[in-house]
Amino acid sequence: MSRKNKCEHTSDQLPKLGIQPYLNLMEKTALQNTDRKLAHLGLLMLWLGDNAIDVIDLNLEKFGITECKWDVLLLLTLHEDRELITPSSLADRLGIRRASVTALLDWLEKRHWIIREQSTLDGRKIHVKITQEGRELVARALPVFWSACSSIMSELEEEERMLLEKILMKLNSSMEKKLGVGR
Amino acid sequence: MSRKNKCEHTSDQLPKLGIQPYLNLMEKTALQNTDRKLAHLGLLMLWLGDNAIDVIDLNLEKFGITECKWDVLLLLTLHEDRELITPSSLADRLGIRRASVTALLDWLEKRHWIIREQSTLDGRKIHVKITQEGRELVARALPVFWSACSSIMSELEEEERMLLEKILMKLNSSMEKKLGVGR
DNA sequence: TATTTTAGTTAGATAATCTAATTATATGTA
DNA sequence: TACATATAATTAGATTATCTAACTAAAATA
Repeated sequence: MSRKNKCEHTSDQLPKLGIQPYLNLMEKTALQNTDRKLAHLGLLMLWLGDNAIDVIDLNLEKFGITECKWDVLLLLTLHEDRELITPSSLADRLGIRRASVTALLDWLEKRHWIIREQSTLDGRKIHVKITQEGRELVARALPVFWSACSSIMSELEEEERMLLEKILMKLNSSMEKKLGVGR
Repeated sequence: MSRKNKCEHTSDQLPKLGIQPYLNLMEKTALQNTDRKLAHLGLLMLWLGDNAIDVIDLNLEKFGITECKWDVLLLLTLHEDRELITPSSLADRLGIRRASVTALLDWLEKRHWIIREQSTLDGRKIHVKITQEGRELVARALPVFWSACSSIMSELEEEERMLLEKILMKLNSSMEKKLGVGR
C-alpha cells in the first residue's frame, strides 16, 4: 500500500516544474516511433491515477480500510448469493497470488468482516463470505466512496463528461485486454 | 509498491461483472447530492489509473527499478545543475516522509545510481546527485518509459486525444490543488 | 550562552505484495 | 483400487514502500 501522509516542511523546496520539462525531456529521449502526443497523455494519466488512488485511500482511511481490502469487500458484496467465492477466484480476479489473498483474508477475518467456511463438496476449497458486520461497514463506506469518486471528477463541464465517459470506457477495456485482467 | 504478477489459474473463476453492477450499487447507496455521472467517471478513472501504474511498473521492471525509485531519478535528472537537492526537498516533492526518502536513497546509493554529499554551507544538509551510472540507467529506461506511457493511450482517435488532453490537464491541476502536491 | 529548530538518520512497525515449500484433498490412469 | 498428479489453501520467509517516534548534529534565535 502507499500511505502517503502530510509531508514535513522545508525552507528550500524544489520548485514545481509542471509538465513542460518532462515534455522537453521526452522530445530528446523518446524513440522515433513513439507518438509524443499519446505519451504526453499517458504521463498525465499516470499522474492523475496516482492522485485518484490517494484521494480514495484518504477517504477510506476513516473506515480503517485500504483500497485493496475495499476491493475484496466490494467483490464479496457484488457476488454474494451468486457465485461460490474462493480465495483462488479472488486471487484470479484481483490479479494477485493466492498467498497474498490468504493474508488479506486473515486481516479481514480478524476484524469479523468476512468468514471462511470449508466447502462440503470439495474439501480443498474455502467458501469466503462477507459477514453482517462486514455488510454494515460496506454500507457505511459506500456513500463516502461514491462521493470521493465524484470528487475526482468535479470541475468538469457537462460536455466534457460525455466525451470523457466514452474515452475512459474505451481505454479501460483496451488496457484490461492488454494486462489480461478485468473487473 | 504493488508487484502484481501473473495469477494462478482456477477452474471456477468469478465472472467479470463489468461496470454495470457497480452502477446499480451506486444507485442504491450513493448520497442524494452525489453526482452519479461524475462518480461513474471517477470509478473508471480509478480503475484506469490502477492499470496505468501496472503497465508502467511492468515496463520499468526490466531495469530493476520501480515507479517510486524512477520518480526520484527523474527528479534528480530534471533538477540537475539547477537546484541543490536535499532529502527534505525530495520528501516534500514526493509527498512522503523524510525517513522514507532515506530508505529510497540508501537503496539507490547502494546501486551507485546516486551519491550523497554533505553540504559545505550547512552541515545539516545533504546534497543528493545522480551519478554517471545513474544517468546511463535513466538514458536506457527513458525510451521505454515514454513508449509505455503512449501504450496506455493507444487506440485513441485523433479527435479524442485533443479533447482528452484538455480534460486531463484540468483534472490534474484541480486534483493537485486538492491534495496539496504537485510535480 | 542556552534553547529551539531543522536536517537527516535509525529503529521498529505495518501493508501489500512475492516465491517456494507444505499439507490436504481430488482426480485420473494403469 | 492404488499410485501419481493436480489443485486449493496455507505457511514461512523475503522485499518494497510507507509510517511514527526517537535520536544526533548543526544552525538559528533569544
